[in-house]
Amino acid sequence: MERQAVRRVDYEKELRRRGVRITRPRRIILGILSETEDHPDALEIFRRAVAVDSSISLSTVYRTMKLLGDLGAIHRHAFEGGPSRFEHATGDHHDHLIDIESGDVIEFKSDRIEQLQNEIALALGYDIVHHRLELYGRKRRTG
Amino acid sequence: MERQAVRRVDYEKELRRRGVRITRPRRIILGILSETEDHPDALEIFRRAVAVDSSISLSTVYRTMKLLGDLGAIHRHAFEGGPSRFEHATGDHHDHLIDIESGDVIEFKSDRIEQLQNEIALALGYDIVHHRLELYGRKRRTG
DNA sequence: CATTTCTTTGCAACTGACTGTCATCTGGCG
DNA sequence: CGCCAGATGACAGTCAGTTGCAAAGAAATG
Repeated sequence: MERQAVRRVDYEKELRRRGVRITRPRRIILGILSETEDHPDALEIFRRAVAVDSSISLSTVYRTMKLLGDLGAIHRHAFEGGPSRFEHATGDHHDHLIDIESGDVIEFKSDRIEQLQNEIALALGYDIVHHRLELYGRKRRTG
Repeated sequence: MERQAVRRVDYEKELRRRGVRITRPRRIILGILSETEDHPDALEIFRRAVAVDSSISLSTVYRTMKLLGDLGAIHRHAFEGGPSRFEHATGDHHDHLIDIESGDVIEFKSDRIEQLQNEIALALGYDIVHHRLELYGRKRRTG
């Protein structure tokens, strides 16, 4: 918790350095993002923000997510059949496995797959700008 | 062209066998899908359908795409930042590379990647129901 | 064929997830 | 502190798709 508070402050300082005004709604949203380990959507972030300050509007949440996304401070994921979900951008890239029963998201990373993707793009005459790899599955029942 | 016509008729017979009524709008939409090699969206299919019969409505296109998708006769792809795009379902699975400049879609297949995905899911205790792998890139300039 | 039954259609109204407009408010520099 | 460009809340608009409904049309049956 102490850690998270420190991380949030750093987050703010970095954004301020990049010319972003740290307003009350933004500070609250940044706090929510830095303290969560899940992948909430805009409405969920709005609900959590309203619990801190009831005057925050949903538009501001959407606007802030767009701003932070453009700055690369967060990542937006449009998983199948639902609204965009967000996570704060950490240094390392990863892909996602989505539990189709609970909606839970598990992060994973495969250098082998990344490498194969590059080989495929190369063979097709393309440079990859970014990619999307999502596995949709259900928990195996070990009965 | 002869081939395509034959394929379309088979398509209809198979759907009829599965209890789907072959109406005039559906026949036209099936014709469009079986004759195209690209990945049109609903509006584009609607435009092509209207050229054949101006009384067809966009709702019917959406409803038909939903029906055919549920039956597995077509595949729906929600590529980034655009409406769903469709292709008729052929036997073999493939993934997509999207040209971010033109929107063109190139299909590719990698058994190695599929296998790695399964290994990852296995390690995480999941069974993959389906996945989404999309590479977004731009043509390499061979200058 | 004609009849009947049940489905599908076109249209228009509606929805969810955003995005844009605008009058008011406010961070943060000077 | 005072100023003011940029941010906010309220709300209208957009986009892609869905839904309710009366009329039209498949196809099973007589």
